Amino acid sequence: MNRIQQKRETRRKLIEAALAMSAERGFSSLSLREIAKAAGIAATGFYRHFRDLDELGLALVDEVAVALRALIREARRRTSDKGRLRTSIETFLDYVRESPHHFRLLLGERLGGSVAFREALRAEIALFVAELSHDLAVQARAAGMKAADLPLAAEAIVAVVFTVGAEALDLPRARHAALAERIIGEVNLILRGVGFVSRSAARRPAD
Amino acid sequence: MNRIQQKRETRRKLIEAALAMSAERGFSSLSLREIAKAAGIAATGFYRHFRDLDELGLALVDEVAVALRALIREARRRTSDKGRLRTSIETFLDYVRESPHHFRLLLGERLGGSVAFREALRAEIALFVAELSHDLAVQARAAGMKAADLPLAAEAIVAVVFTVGAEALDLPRARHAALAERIIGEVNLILRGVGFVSRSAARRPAD
DNA sequence: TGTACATCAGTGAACGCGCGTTCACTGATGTAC
DNA sequence: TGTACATCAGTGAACGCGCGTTCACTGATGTAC
Repeated sequence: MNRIQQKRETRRKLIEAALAMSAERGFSSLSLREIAKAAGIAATGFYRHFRDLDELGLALVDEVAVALRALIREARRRTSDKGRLRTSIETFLDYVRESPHHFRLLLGERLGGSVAFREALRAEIALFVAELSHDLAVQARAAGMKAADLPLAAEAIVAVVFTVGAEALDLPRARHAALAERIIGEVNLILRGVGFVSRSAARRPAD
Repeated sequence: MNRIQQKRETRRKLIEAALAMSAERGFSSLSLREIAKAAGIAATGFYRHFRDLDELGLALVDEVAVALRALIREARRRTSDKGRLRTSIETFLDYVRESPHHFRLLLGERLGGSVAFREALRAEIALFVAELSHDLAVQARAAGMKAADLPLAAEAIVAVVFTVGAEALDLPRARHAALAERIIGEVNLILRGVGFVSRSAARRPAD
């Protein structure tokens, strides 16, 4: 293995270690020395990769940003007979399940970290909202609806999905399905509020 | 001043200092020594009030819990001609503005802190949701509506209010009014989704 | 291909510092008579 | 009311420890010829 690959791999280990540990206790409580130790190098080796902990922090945000964009693509790709909403939310919960470290960082440091940290994470979430808003607009146009409130709806949906989805982190897997139903129910409320008549609404007794 | 009052006052200073500092950088990054220093006592004096930092943390959560309950009462008391929704959201934003430390703790440590910390905060939020759900049910019954989804709606509303409200923390006051409008718009979407026809909906061009 | 030199990722000792915690203490407040 | 004693909130020295950072270093990998 050449030197460049080797270095890249060590950098990877630092990032993975920091991600795993910050999911446990929050990034701001980590020390350079323990991250280096967890990555299997001497503390001083850290400086070959990052100027300081803040720079590592931004690399973590970048990590999450890339994963989120991949998530959006993935949700688009998966077209199933269950309907877009259900599919998207299941994709999202898969992500939360498979990358709990990413998700915890995204949610936990949105308020906790430094200003740069917070801004970077907010920008990613805003991108998410914009994507969703666009998708809703496309669907609304196809259905011949007026839809002035779609950006609001998109923001509300992301708030709900993130907030309720966050509970998945502390819940056993067996209860994730019920969580997904709750999210779907709440997102449906919002969609109905903005004028969409959801398919799954047919299942509900009331209304 | 007698000894009991004096001790209570020092305890107060410790709590206020910890609250202010945890709003800046997150509770988990605070040290016992700096909190004691900020409260104006020697580090060792800390132990006269709390067994350790975790115990102080729980006292902070308690602080926030009391304030939240007062907030609910206050929102109930204020009945204005603007309508319940607008009044409640303005009351909430007043709280965020006036007690940013409380609110930041409530949101920031919901994922960041220890397990005990997280559970205590979640319990407070659940109380909030239950209260709101109850209020919605009363209103729905008065209007003769069926309303099976009210708990979902309450959860979604709290998610939106907290998530969007959190942005107020990093925004200048001049932009809080616009934020309030966004929250009101999103909450209205949810209410409309569950079957309420909101008064302020009349102002909207679409629909 | 072989040799001589350059690069640089990772090392380990050392530094001064703030940490949490212990301990015996001080002295103002509180209590008993 | 005055005196003698008890209480206990807050002190300051001391401890061992992990921190971030510096520095000169090692030795494997890479490059030039």
